[in-house]
Amino acid sequence: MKDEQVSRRGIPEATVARLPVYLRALGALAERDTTTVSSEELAVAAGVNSAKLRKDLSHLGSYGVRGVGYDVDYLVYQISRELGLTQDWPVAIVGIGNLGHALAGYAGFATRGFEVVALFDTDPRVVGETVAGLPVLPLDDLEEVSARRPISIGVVATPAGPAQQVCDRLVAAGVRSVLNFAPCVLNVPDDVDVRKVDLSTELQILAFHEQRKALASGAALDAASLATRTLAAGGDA
Amino acid sequence: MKDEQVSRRGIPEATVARLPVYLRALGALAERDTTTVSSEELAVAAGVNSAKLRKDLSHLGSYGVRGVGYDVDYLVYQISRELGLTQDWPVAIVGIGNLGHALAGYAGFATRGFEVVALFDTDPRVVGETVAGLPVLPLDDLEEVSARRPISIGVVATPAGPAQQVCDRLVAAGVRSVLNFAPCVLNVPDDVDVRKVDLSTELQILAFHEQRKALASGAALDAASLATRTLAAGGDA
DNA sequence: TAGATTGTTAATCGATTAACAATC
DNA sequence: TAGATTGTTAATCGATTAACAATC
Repeated sequence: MKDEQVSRRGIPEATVARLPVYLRALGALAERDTTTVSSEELAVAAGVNSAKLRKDLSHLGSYGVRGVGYDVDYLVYQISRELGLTQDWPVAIVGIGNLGHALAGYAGFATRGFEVVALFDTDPRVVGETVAGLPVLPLDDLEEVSARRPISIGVVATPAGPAQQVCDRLVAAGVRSVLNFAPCVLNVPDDVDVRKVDLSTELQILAFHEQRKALASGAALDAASLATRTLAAGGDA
Repeated sequence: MKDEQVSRRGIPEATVARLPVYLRALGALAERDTTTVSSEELAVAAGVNSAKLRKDLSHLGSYGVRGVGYDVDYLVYQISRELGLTQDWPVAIVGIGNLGHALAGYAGFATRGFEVVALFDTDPRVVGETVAGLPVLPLDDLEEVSARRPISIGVVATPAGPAQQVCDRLVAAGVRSVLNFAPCVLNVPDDVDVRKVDLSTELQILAFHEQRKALASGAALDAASLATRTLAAGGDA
């Protein structure tokens, strides 16, 4: 009993980050009317190794049946519950530029679990517009709006300049989870979670590997041409 | 000499993922005309611990001066070189919907290191439009365009449905680095890198922690009310 | 029972971090 | 030289994975 409690609480961060991937793969299986899935099949669909998948799921409890596999619907429910998706989290987006527009219209929010409840901007040319069925409000309304209906997740889609200030206001208004699209580090109190989505970081990581591949094939070419030259010289110089 | 080569090649993946963050922090310092920075200062700006920062930088070489710190410009150059940003990588974006529009216009691409060279879509209503100064081409032009000018990085900004097919075509056209915004797993050969940017995964991870906080404060409230009741009962029941 | 597949163990690997000798 | 800060060591921690006993 104590053990169970302990394991229930301490789900490794790496496991939490993979649960959404499993959930998506299970959703696709459910749509194809698959009722049961083995760890091996689900692992392939999610792009992970099956031992890792079983270890991850074991942190949630024993929801599989030996010799049979996992019931798709039941596992969807258990993962959803663990991730907190059996309730709707109210989301506010600050910064309705190109990206904010795209985010407001993103179907991913419509997925069970989230509801966009408010859009904010400071630009008078944007305030008052209707985006994805919601009016864009002046940022100065943030405190009033959040007092009336608490915001669980704040999305920062502003430029880097005002991002920290916007974040501070969100936190002051009671937001304890922030999704940051601005290209900068946000400083927040310990009880606030920030996750960062950063296009240019991702591109730079790809560039690093791209360069390594170019160097590797360049080195291979060098080795090949060296071998050719060595052969042409007819020796083992 | 051999040791140096070995350490040069094997930069840990976790370190590579942080180099862009250091680069950004250094850029901000350079703008404020800071010429020298200590590992402690830079670590704070980047939001990491200074031992980790020094360890990360040590994988690139010995670019600091004991007792003094790091020269900002020199470190910017060394990290840029390591990440492969001293050349421009040609980028193509496939899928010019809301998100594709935002990506094409994103200033992050303009950052030294990347150049958007082509935009593709299949929707006849979008093809022919000019977005961020580039014409949107029919996806069927992909092979011809990439034959004329190789594409290093392909950005998949389509819905999940066609994403795998689009990815297969990119790979067949010689693309070996893919940035995937579609909410699905992409299967690629071993020599192709895929990185994934996934809004709903990030939201779900935030929801998990948000729920844990709610449960924790709920539990705290329960404990408090239990304590109150226990006190009211005047005992240690 | 025989076959299949889970849940868990234990070994391995990689990342983090405090501490400090080296050295500017 | 005295003070400051790097680069590295070594201990610790967490994540991954193969293997297999448990069990449907």
